[in-house]
Amino acid sequence: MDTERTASIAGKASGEDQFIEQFARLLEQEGGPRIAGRIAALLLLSAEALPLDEIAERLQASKASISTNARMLEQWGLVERVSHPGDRRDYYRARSDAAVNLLERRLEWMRRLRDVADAGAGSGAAQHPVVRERFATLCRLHSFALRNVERTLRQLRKPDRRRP
Amino acid sequence: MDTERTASIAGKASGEDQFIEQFARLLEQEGGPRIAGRIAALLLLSAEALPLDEIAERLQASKASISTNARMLEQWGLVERVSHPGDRRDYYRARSDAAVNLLERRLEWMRRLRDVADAGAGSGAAQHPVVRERFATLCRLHSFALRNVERTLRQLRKPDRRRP
DNA sequence: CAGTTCGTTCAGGATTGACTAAACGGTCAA
DNA sequence: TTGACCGTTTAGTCAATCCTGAACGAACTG
Repeated sequence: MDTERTASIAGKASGEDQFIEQFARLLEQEGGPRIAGRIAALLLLSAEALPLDEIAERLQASKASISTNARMLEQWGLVERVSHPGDRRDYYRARSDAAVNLLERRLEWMRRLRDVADAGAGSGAAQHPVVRERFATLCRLHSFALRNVERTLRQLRKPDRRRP
Repeated sequence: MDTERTASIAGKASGEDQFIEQFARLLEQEGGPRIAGRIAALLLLSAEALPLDEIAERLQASKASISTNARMLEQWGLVERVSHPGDRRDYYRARSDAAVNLLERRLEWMRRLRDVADAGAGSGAAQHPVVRERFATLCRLHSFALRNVERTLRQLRKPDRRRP
């Protein structure tokens, strides 16, 4: 028994643990703490909502850390808090539109880059044609990509509206 | 004289300094150190290539830091090192395809997420239909977005092939 | 009311990472 | 060869931040 716990500590990792770790690294690169990524990954793997203390036990982390980071994930739109009748505990589960919101975060970054490039194009140094062309490319390229992905998102979002 | 230096120290910032700072924040969120973003921004603003010591003086940072981070930016494909005849110093300038490579970095992240999601879909927990559907969405959505942007990139890259 | 059982907040501990100053190596000139 | 000039490496400091344990508050139970 207790093979899961020891597996997560030792080098050998189950398929789930492997996914948790890889996903955590990805979200870490996105700017969040590593444990937030682990929570998100665990919830993505779980069909039912999980209570806070169970998450803490499974990930070998303190309840305080889980509480803080789960609420951060809630703000990121990856996770939602649900309550079971007859149970005082808080349950967390992955949002059905988690993938969309994850992608949306990337788009938000690109929008900011586009805006910054747009503002920078009006800067004094942009008198030189070389610089001006540089900023134009930066702006145009990201606008293109943004428009494309946003269009894709709208198309995929429509079928979800059938079951509100 | 010396209004630029004092401007960057005090609160009032010129248009250039404002762009440098905003762009640096963006690249910082991408995972790099803040100074790397500042270097990249400064080079984007400069029509000619800049020598290392000039960058250091302009950004009020040590040459060591500039050296390290400029080479990192070189690996990121945002910046290239050039040498002037009759001058021993190293010059840096923004690459003409910096915007593309910047976008390419975002795509690389999305590819890794897709792959991780793909691998996770084969995990044991994916037996539940809910989880399976979740991973399928994660994978499908990002594949869609990737394909779209990659197609756009190919279209925009073709004109560049004319001058190899 | 006393006693649980939750989640959250807060102060401290430890780790990570960025930046610098100084030493180093390599290249050119006198 | 000596000296000057550049870029890089390295050791060390400083700041940020993540995580935990403990205290706290709120809600329910006996």
